[in-house]
Amino acid sequence: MSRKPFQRWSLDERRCALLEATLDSVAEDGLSGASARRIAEHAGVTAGLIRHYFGSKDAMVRAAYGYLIGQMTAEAAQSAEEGGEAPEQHLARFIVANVTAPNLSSRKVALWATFIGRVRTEPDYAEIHRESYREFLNLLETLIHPLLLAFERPADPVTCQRYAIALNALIDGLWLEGGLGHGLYDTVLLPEIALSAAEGILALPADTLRRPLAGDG
Amino acid sequence: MSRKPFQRWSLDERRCALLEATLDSVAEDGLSGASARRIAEHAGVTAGLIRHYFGSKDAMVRAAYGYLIGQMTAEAAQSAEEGGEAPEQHLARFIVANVTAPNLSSRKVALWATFIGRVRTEPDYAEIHRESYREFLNLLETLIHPLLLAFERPADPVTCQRYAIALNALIDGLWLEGGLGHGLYDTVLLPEIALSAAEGILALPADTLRRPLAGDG
DNA sequence: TGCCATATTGCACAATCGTATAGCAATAGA
DNA sequence: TCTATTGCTATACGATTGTGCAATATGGCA
Repeated sequence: MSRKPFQRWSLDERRCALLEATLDSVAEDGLSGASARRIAEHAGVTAGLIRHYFGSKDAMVRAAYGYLIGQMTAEAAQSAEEGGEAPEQHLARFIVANVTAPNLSSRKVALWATFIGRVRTEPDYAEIHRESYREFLNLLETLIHPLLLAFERPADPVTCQRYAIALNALIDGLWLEGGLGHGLYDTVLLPEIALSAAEGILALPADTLRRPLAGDG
Repeated sequence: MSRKPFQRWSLDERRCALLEATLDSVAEDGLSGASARRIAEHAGVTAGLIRHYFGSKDAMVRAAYGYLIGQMTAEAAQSAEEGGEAPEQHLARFIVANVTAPNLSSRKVALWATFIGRVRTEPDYAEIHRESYREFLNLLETLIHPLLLAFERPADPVTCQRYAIALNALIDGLWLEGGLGHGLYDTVLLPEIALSAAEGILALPADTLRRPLAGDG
């Protein structure tokens, strides 16, 4: 019997590799199928290493949820910064980014749903979720506010929050519909549907959000 | 040692009891924590009975997903039949019902999410989900079509489906937001937000959906 | 080059998993 | 009231679970 040869990685590299392996395993086999040994196999290490880096398997899975949410909110925040021109262009790009690859991904939707199922009864998951939700809502409000002002519309905080809640629901719902890919329609239609619906929700003139993106692809 | 006393129930009663126990267990402990013994304990029986009624634990959990979805679509369909008056009242009641208790329930959201996480990789779950989604979309289209006609608007199938997709996303998203209950706002606001957003998406005159429900709740 | 700190492996352990099976007991029908 | 059916319990089995611990080989540093 010969021992398995191995490399010593840096703390961050190994941690990330384990977290990615955890997400891969959860996305494929669910929380019930993602055993410590299977996750370790995904990461190319043995199960004992989990304890060394995260203390316990549950702690690693929790960390993986935080890792996933961190990636997703970072992507959302980044797509909100792009195209710093007119407010309508800003919001339009943000919306489209959320219903288009790579943000729209069946793997991410599956992971998100799997973890969301634990939010109700596990406080650690609830905390992570609540924070990310608040961040997304704030992001939307900061995009809506200048847009309302530009159209000389009331833009008090209550109004902005109401619009943000509705817009967030729309985006979440379309992201889910697209990611689940029931195959009832083509996901190429999603950006168009999302933008026209958002125009309606915000009571903006037709094509206000769609025009600035014309010819983008 | 004395054996546990027991009653012989009818096939349907025992099946439903086991399915409810499965959902209770999954909602509380997740798919990974819902073991055969724990589910049996919830149902007040011993684990061996699962094999007798469902063949295997996995088969029972799949049946529980179908059972849950069946309940939810039945409730949705029922709330669509109520108030058979003007088209706008019809749609308005349907929307409100979906963002109000008992349809809006944190337990149902948790269960839905947990199972949705398995749709991507398990064909049996995908089949159940796809069918229920198609049914919900059709339901929405049958509510939208007469409403568009009443306002002398184009109501071709493509237009109706686009509106249904957007409206479904909005309802799903608000249902999720409300059921997750992050406590950032009061869920009493949800019906108002849902109706005004729906008016916007469908490009209906303000208060078209809100007026017929004034004074209801 | 050689040594040392430690990242990593390998294994054992109790607990729990799903389920197959044998037999008890509750209930419907005679 | 007796009997036959079978719903249900009880138990055992092998596989798998998470994890604690000892041994080891690796890569940085003197």
